[in-house]
Amino acid sequence: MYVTRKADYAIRCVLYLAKNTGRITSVDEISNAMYVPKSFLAKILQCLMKAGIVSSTRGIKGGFQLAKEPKDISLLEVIEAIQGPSAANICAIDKRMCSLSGRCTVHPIWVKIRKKVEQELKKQNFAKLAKKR
Amino acid sequence: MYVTRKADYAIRCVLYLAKNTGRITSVDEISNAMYVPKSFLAKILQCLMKAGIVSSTRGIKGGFQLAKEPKDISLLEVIEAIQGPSAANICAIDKRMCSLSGRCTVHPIWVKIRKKVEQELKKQNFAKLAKKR
DNA sequence: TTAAATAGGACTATTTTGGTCTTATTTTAT
DNA sequence: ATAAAATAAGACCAAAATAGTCCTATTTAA
Ligand code: SF4
Ligand code: SF4
Repeated sequence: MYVTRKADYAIRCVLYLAKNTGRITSVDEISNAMYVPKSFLAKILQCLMKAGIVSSTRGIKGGFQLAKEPKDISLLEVIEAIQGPSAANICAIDKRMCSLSGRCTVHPIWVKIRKKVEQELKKQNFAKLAKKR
Repeated sequence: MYVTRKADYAIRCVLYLAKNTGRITSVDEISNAMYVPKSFLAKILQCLMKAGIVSSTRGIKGGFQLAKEPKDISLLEVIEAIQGPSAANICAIDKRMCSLSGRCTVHPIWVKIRKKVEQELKKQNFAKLAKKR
């Protein structure tokens, strides 16, 4: 589970939108508020669109909004929208990634850790995160 | 916390040595047994030397041994010997890595996750891992 | 003295990361 | 109608990290 800059930016972005619900927010505004390079953020928002996390409005006065309630968006969901599934070791994503996984005594540890981390990340939603200060 | 191939190989290697204590084991033997490219493994063993996890004997009939008892070598220790400190997000390694960390509501989550994962990895020692089947 | 082993450093190819840029399209306001 | 401001989509790129290899030197047992 390594969170790339891209995923971290996505989290910042969703967090900003969660703090500004009920209106349309432009890439430019998010970019400035959350210190994310604008054109990179535009790409990131396209990923979040595909994942159904945000919705967009085109044209002048256009921008983005959350597609769901903040409380229904988890940290895990946003990370996976950007990076796909991840884990501390490849065999915890898919045991077929390592031919040794069948007899490896370390393998179950990675699976267990993955489970625990994902549990924690699923618990964290953006209503919670936006409220905290 | 992403375990690279290099660190995974290191773990395999230490595990093999833990299963074969009391004698000197060559790179070639470990390489064949654990499916690690030989010349890469040689490099990895140099890292493990620096970290004080293994000791070497040069010359013909030379090779490697664990420098400590298997029960005193943790998974975390081996991973850090290869990769240095790691975490799910950069700010959990060093909060100065992100200028937002002071006011970021997500930051504490990464710190908490890191703590939990490292706790788990510290609990796992190579006596335990070598015994398991 | 030779063969087999580690020590160490230089080197390299590929993949991933972290972006940018350009062109097209949409929509509102004048 | 048209200009301005916004997203959409894809091509492109540089730098860093990853996953190694290779070569030379040194050590040491037989
Ligand atoms: S932990 Fe075991 S199964 Fe997982 S990648 Fe490493 S060797 Fe393979
Ligand atoms: S979680 Fe917050 S502090 Fe950590 S890197 Fe992301 S923005 Fe920075």
